[in-house]
Amino acid sequence: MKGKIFIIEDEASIVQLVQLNLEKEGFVVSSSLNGNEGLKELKKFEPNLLLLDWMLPDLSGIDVCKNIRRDSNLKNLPIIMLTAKGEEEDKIKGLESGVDDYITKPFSFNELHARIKAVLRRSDPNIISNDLTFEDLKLDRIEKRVFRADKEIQLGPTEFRLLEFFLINPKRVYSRDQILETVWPNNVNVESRTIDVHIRRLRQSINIKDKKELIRTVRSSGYSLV
Amino acid sequence: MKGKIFIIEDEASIVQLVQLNLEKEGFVVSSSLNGNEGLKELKKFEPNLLLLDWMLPDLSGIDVCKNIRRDSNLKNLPIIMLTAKGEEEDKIKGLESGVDDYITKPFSFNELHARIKAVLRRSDPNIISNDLTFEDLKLDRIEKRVFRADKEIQLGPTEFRLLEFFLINPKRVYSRDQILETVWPNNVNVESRTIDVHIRRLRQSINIKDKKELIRTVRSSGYSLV
DNA sequence: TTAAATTGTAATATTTCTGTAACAAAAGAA
DNA sequence: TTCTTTTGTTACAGAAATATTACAATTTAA
Repeated sequence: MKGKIFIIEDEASIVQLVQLNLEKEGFVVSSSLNGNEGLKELKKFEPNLLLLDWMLPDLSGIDVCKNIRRDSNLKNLPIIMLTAKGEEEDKIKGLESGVDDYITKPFSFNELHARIKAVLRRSDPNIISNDLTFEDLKLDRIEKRVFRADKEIQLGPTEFRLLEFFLINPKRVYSRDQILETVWPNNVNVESRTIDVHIRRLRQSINIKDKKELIRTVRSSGYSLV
Repeated sequence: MKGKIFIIEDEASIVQLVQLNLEKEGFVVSSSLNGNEGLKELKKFEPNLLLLDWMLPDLSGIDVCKNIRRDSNLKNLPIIMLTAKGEEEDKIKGLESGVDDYITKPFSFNELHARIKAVLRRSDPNIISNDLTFEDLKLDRIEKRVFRADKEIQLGPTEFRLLEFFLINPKRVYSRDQILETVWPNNVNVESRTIDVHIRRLRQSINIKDKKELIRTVRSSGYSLV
C-alpha cells in the first residue's frame, strides 16, 4: 500500500480522473464533493494526504484548511491545494494558512503525482514505497529481502526486524530498552546484552569489506545507523 | 498484451474514463471523437475491438458500422455499441447492422469490461489471456493446466490453487495465514502446518532437476515465488 | 463398487535461529 | 597507570521453525 489520499473537490469529473489515476498508482483514494462533509469523512478515512479544492460550494478551501490545522488529530495532515488559473495571487495566502503545496488547474497528472510524492516524502517517507533505504542499504518489506550495494544479504528474522527498525529512523540513537520494546515481541524477556549479540550478527551480515561500518555504538546510550 | 481497443465517442469525459479503466486492465486504447476521423484512424490502429457511440456529431454509429462491414480488412472487427437510455428500441436495428453487442449509458465499468471480454472471447479467444506466467512457469486458468518449461505438470486441485495464488503476486512473501485465507475455502479449519505439506507437494511437482527452486521459504514469514 | 488420487494430520527428522554465559577488548574515570 | 564500566566476540545448548514421511480418511474416477 502506498498510502491513502482524500480528495475534496466539487467537480466530479476531476475527482474521477484524479482518483482513477491515483488508484492506478497504488494509492487508496476516497473523496467528497464539499467541505463540510469532507471534513467529517476525513476523520474516518485517515488519509496520509489531502487534495483540497480552493473553491468549494459551501466552505472555502482555506476554511477547510484552517479547520484541519485546528484539529489535533489532523494537524499534521499534508495538504495540496488545487487552484484555478487566475487565483494565483492567492498563493501566498494559501500557503500561509497551512498548505503544503498547491497546483494550478488544469494540471497534468504527472505534475500532480510528482507533487504528491514530494509532499509525502517529506511528511512520511515510508508511505511512498515499501522499501526502506539508507545509503547503499535497501530493505524490501514485501519480499523480505535486504541488499547492500545491490548484493543480496541473508538475514535471520530477528536481524531483519532489527535492521528494519534502524532504517525507519536512521541516525537516531536507540537505547537497548527501546530496541527491545520495538523489535522483540511483547512479553518476551531477554537480557539486554542479547542485543549486543544481535548487533554483532547484523554488523557481520551487512558489512562489506572496504565499505564503512553502518552501525554506530554510542557508549552508554545504545546504537544507531549512520 | 490483452488486445487493442478503439473508441469512437464524442463525449470526451466518457472516453477518458473508459480509456483509463481499460488501460488499467492492460488493453491498449486509442480513440476518436467523431465518425469520419475515427474510420481513418481505425485502419491504422488495427484494434481487436471497437467501442462505438450510437450518436455521433457527423456520421451515425450505424453508418460507421456499415462502413466497417463493407471494408474487407475490418469486416470481422467486433463492435460494441454504446447507446443512451431511451434508444433501446433501436437495439435490434443495431444488432442487425452487424454489431456484436451493445451497452446502455450510463454503464458501470464492470459491465463494460464483462461484455468486452465476452465479445473478445468469441471473436479471438487468444486475446483474452487467462494465463498466469512467471519465468518458465505457465498456468492456464481456463484449461486448468500448468507447465514448467513447456512440459505439462500434473497438480492436485489444492496445489493448483496454491500455485495460482503465488502467481498472482510473484515474489511477494505470504504468511501461512494469508495463504490459508485465500487459497482454502472460507470457514474450513486446517492446521497452519498443513500448508507446509502442500508447499512440499507443490515443490515436488514443479521442480525440475537443474532448474532453480521456485518457492522460497522465508523463515518466520512464509513463502513466496521467486 | 473398486481403484486411484487427494487431503489433512501427526510423528519424526532436519535445519536454522536465539539467548546466554564466559572471556576479551576497549573506553572512561580516578 | 590502574581500576571500573561498557561493549565486542565466541561458542554452544536448547528452542523454534521448517522439511519430510507415512498413514488414515475422504473424494474422485473408472
